[in-house]
Amino acid sequence: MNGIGFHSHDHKSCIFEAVKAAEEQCCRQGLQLTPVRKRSLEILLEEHRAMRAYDLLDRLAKDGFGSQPPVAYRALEFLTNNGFVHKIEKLNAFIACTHRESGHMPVFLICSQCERVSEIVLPEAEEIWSGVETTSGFSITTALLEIEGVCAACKVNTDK
Amino acid sequence: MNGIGFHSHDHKSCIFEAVKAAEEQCCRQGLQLTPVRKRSLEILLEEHRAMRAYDLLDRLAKDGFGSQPPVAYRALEFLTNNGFVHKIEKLNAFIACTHRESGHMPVFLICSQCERVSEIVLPEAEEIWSGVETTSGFSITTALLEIEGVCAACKVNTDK
DNA sequence: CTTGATATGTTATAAAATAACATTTAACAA
DNA sequence: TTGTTAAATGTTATTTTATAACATATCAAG
Repeated sequence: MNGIGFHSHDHKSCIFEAVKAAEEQCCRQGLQLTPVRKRSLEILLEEHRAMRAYDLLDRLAKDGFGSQPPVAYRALEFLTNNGFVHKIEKLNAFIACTHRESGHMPVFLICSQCERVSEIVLPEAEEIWSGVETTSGFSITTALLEIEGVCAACKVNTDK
Repeated sequence: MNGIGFHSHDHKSCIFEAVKAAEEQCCRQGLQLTPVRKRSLEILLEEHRAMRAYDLLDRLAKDGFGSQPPVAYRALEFLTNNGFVHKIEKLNAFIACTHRESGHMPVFLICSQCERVSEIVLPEAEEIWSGVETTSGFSITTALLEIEGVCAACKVNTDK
């Protein structure tokens, strides 16, 4: 157990489970979790933080994959399109999804001190979205919710 | 009156009022709404859409201001820091604030067909944020909420 | 075995943003 | 008045982020 994210968890098994789940989902949906794509997902899961595309690219290149930008961007496109990875727009960075179970609109807490990003689920938010749809006549396809601030751990540190 | 945004309004007076309000706020807070900054705000208000930094830069250059990227980015930094303009992260674009009255966390509806962006206020959302703070111990400084979809007007058009 | 769709790799370039530094301006103290 | 400082503007150069365009490879279906 270690303190990645904003709370502790068994990181190795979390990676293993997530990759297995991705493989199964791809199998069911006829998607190809090719070597680059799988490795990209693994790297993002291992890092367990928001990674920039070029940092992922470096890692992929070291693992013997192509070394040019499209290699990373294409893998990321596949993974984000299929919900395995999310893009954090505020950081121009990508993070592995940690809430595969829910057909959620993801919400991210971004700590500006430690730069860690935590994905949470807010069922209340879903209600708000549907309220917006009925009152405004706007049909929602995706909702991006990025909350920036200071996480509990960093608050403790700065209080000292 | 015309149909900019997702609903009609008197656009000229809206610009005039917004600039006047910005001048007053700057005066009160000891901020300098210099010529480039004021002109940038005017352009964004006139356009009434999310503009990219380089498009704003072109307009500023034509008006006799500097023609290099920092000119636009610095004006935008001032305007966003002080709440006169918001950045739409999904579009890498900037839009004039249309809800100066509220000390709001802004919410944007982005139509993927007509590319128009509408700023709304969701008081319910504010409650959710404070809920997040108490349950997670995370102190929020800013919340970014960008909703993408199809606006009412475009839905009518595509239904035809 | 060839056709078509998908995926991978490359080079080249576009788009978005910032660093670093010189010059200007205005407020203010000496 | 002059000198000093802080803020703002301007420039060149560079970094960071992302995509276009095209060649090659892989593999299942006809």
